[in-house]
Amino acid sequence: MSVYTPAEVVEETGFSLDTLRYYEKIGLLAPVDRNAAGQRRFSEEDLGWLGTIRCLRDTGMPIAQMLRFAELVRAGDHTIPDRIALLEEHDTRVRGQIDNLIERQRYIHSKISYYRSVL
Amino acid sequence: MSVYTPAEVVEETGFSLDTLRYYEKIGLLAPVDRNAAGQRRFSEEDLGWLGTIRCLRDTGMPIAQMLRFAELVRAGDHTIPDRIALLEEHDTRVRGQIDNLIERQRYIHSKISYYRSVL
DNA sequence: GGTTGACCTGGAGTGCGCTCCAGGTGGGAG
DNA sequence: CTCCCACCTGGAGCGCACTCCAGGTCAACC
Repeated sequence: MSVYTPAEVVEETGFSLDTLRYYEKIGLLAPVDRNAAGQRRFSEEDLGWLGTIRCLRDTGMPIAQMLRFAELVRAGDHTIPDRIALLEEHDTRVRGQIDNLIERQRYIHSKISYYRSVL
Repeated sequence: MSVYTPAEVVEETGFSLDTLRYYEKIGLLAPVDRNAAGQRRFSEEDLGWLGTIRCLRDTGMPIAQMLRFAELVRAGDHTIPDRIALLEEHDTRVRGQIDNLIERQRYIHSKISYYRSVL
């Protein structure tokens, strides 16, 4: 099972090192393994979790809610129904965002058309 | 030509009164007409502009860029090509947002499916 | 064995976009 | 006439999500 240095994780996840430390500090990331010198060595599992974080983050989930999700994950398999509920609720919001963006985009297009017609 | 009280504009645009004052203060909204007592009386035109602001805001345009757009509008008709360029650039970003959300949504769906399969 | 550079910590600072507050004015309802 | 309520101003404060900093450790390469 391979491990990753902070620099590798920054490279692969796109999170800054400061952000990774911040996520660990607030508990969004479980305490990361350390080498003898106290430097972080991320596991494959950490990488997977960071991928999930990236997805939730980029779809606008607030950190507080990601924290609740993280706690559910740590609490064990009996929380899977709760996790499903949380993700479905989030999915609804994402759908709302998409619909809203598409709607607003129509307005932008009409505005552009109008400006074109005036030229 | 009808005018609108602050309360009416809050009602119609969904912006808070503080936000409207803030927008005027930073110049996103041109100085609003006042009655004898110094209270704001918004014009139909203000309402239209606020609708545009709402759309740009809700599609994630930063205030700084909306300000540039506002300046273009105030500068006169010769800036219409610039406005088109600005809106098209923004439209590209909106499309990017939509595509990204759809992509991330797939991940969320697969996660939900996985959790369902484990139950 | 000296220098470089990746990493460490705790804590302060930043940028955005509001939001709230204190203290005050003016006009309409009872 | 008095009360209340909507509105005014300048300026301070807030919540979020980082981001930066000072000062230090360790390992590795020349």
